[in-house]
Amino acid sequence: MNLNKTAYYNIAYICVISVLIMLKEERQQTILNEVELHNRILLTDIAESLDVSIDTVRRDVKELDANKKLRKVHGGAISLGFTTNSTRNTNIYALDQKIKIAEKAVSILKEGSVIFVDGGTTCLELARLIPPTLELTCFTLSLPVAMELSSKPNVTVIFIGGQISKDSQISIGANAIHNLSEIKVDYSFIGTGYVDSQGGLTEFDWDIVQLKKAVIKSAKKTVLLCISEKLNSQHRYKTCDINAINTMITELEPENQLLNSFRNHDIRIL
Amino acid sequence: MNLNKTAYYNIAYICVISVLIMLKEERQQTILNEVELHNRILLTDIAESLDVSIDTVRRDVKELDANKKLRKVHGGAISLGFTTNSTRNTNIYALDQKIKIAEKAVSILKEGSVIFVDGGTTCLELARLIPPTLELTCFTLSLPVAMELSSKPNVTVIFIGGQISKDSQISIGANAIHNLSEIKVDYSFIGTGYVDSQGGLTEFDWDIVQLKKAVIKSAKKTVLLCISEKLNSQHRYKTCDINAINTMITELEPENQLLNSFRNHDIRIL
DNA sequence: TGTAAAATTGCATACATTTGCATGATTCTA
DNA sequence: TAGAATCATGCAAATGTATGCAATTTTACA
Repeated sequence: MNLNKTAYYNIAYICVISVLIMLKEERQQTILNEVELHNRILLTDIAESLDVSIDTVRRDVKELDANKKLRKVHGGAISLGFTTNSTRNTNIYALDQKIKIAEKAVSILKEGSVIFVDGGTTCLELARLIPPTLELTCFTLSLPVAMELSSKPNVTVIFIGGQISKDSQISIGANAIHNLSEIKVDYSFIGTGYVDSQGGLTEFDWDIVQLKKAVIKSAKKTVLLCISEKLNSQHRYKTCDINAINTMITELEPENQLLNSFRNHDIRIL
Repeated sequence: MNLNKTAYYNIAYICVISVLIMLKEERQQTILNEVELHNRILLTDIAESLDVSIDTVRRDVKELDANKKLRKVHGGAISLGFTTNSTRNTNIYALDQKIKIAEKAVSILKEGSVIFVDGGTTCLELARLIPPTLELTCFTLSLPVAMELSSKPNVTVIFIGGQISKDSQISIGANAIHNLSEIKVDYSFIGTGYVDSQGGLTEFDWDIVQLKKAVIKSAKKTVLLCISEKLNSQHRYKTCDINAINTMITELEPENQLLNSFRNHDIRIL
């Protein structure tokens, strides 16, 4: 798992112009500034940089918390924006980005296409964004995707049956794989747990890998939907090389530097 | 403010290099992030990447689970996005009666049974009321039923694939019927559009009739779930004679006079 | 300007939380 | 069914918190 550890070893220079006698209000403003700037502070850090006792800082932070200016936590304080932005207002992580991806994916759909739509929240967004006028035949393994697609008047939905995985609410197992072997779709839209330009597409789960292999085999062209946060991460089991992907869609501009390592492969980047 | 004192502005640059001290909230946020991103995580992976002990991660995940932010599983955690896809429709007609029927139906389930659950709101209630401790293997054609069943920890769900009917969100067509022909379950719980002691089970829709015939054929015993309002009604296409039903469950007391016309058939009435 | 009330601050103390480790129980897996 | 992995639990050390108190500063008001 690639957690980008370095991001958290953030060397924070807290440079404070401290006045010999600082009013309580000034001090609190300084604390707020620090919190907004770094999203989080430690009480001990603040006490040291403002040269007051930890108790004073604690009282200040307590007061600011009571006034809803920040959120006090054990040992420190964190910005309100930090929590309200990153805790799930909606249930789906990075929904905006996924919608952006789904919009691009929808744009390559043609009238009358026969496609496969994978499970996962990004593919679910794709299903949501299919315009009601578009006529399609969609295969899927995912219960939520099938539910969503079945509300589209001009989409024929075919569910690939099999044992339902409780985790991901998709069909898995030999039966599903066998059923997949009997179809051939124009486009297959898939997600992945992890993707790396060298290591290809990888997953946490062996069963899922078997399934995705079958999906890729049953498609003329495979489109990978993947938010940029997953780029350059790998896990245990390999689904396919990056070459097996015909089109890769992220929420980034196609020119973005983060995508450079994928350019020398034969992939269309959207 | 005292001017004399302000004259002594002591400009002190205090530069603090803060080493990684991650607040609990930040850590939990990071864990949530990982879960949402990859749908599932391993405690060991998280512990390693955050450089804390496995115990700490376990406690965090436990807490997040208690707060309904994710679901803890053995060895890791999975995203709620998948499991809490609430299919809870608010307006189910005659819900009370259907719950009563479903309760009776649940009472005849035995540990380890292999059953089929039909679509429709009554069968959906049955799916809801299956106790979490009961171990079952359930076949179904219905997307909502499959979603509901997939939240039951001890139920193995197998979805019979096929083209999805937009009206009823169930698999229909030749493929579904063929798949049904290859299974044999202990009990099949079915609904019906219309039922009459003489005319048997009938439907408005020819496709549905074909499907139900296949369902009945694939079951050792067939249990009909039916609210009393449907008794003594008929329609165009016939699914089966009333004799094909082994057990009939309504919301009424078994002794109720409305059920009299069904008594001379070989049906158990609950 | 003088004085009393109120607020602020740092300190000491007792209490609470967090964390990693050790242990044995439980669950998974081959 | 045995061995490995994971889990629950209790414990101790470190860290953070609440509280009362006294010294000091600020404010209110005559």
